[in-house]
Amino acid sequence: MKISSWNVNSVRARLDNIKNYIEISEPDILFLQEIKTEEKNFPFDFFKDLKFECHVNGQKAYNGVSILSKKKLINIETNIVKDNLNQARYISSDIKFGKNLIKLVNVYVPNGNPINTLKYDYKLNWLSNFTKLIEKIKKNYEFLIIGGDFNIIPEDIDVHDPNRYKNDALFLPEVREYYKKFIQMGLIDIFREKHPNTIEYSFWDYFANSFKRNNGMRIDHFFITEAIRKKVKSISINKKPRSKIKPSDHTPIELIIT
DNA sequence: ATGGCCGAGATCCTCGGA
Repeated sequence: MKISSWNVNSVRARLDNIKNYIEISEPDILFLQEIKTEEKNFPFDFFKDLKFECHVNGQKAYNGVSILSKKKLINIETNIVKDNLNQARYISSDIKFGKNLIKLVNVYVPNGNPINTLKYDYKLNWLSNFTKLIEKIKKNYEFLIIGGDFNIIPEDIDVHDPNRYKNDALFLPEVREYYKKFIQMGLIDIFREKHPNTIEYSFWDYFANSFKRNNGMRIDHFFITEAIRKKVKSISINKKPRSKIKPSDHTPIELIIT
């Protein structure tokens, strides 16, 4: 089973690219972030034609997450992270996998820039509440997969110019502390574990030929539990979609479990 | 040290992104 996670930077502006990706890469489950639409305007029929059922936590213009699946999903939950702004950043579901039940969590963590503003406070607060929720979920689910845009650069190796980002909301120590908390909790950054020394990125901004110059960062992640780790066949970042016409600024990360 | 570039949504500009 292939599970992909992709911040698409508007689902409606990205239909051709998403369809092309689905046809070539053939994910069974696709986590989308930044769909930038309300559920009532989500292209359900477009994805139904591609054999996906869609579950959507949307809002107008900003944020928004959805799970697309070729397999039946149960127990869909949205916005269960305590969030004083009530933004659409969380959707989860359960799926039967053999004799196990896997919890799938799709997340879009706030960006938090610029620092020294309410946006940064919101990010820290949101991460704190999200971490508490994951601690609770982890007690009930041995098989847990958390994927999404975490807006956290884990280490120097994960960004093209660490010095330039040392005061950035994606790289400040108190933000990276939440990455470490996930690890301490027993969750595994499966990309980094399988590729301990590889420099690979999941995001390149639209400015200044960033993609061509490979000025990117690794901020999209899959965290998994030990029980899932034993089932992992591969984990990779697929750079292709970022090279297309009218791309998202992020590219998909792909997890295969057997 | 600064500004690049996109998308959405309501006006020909702002906000948000990272």
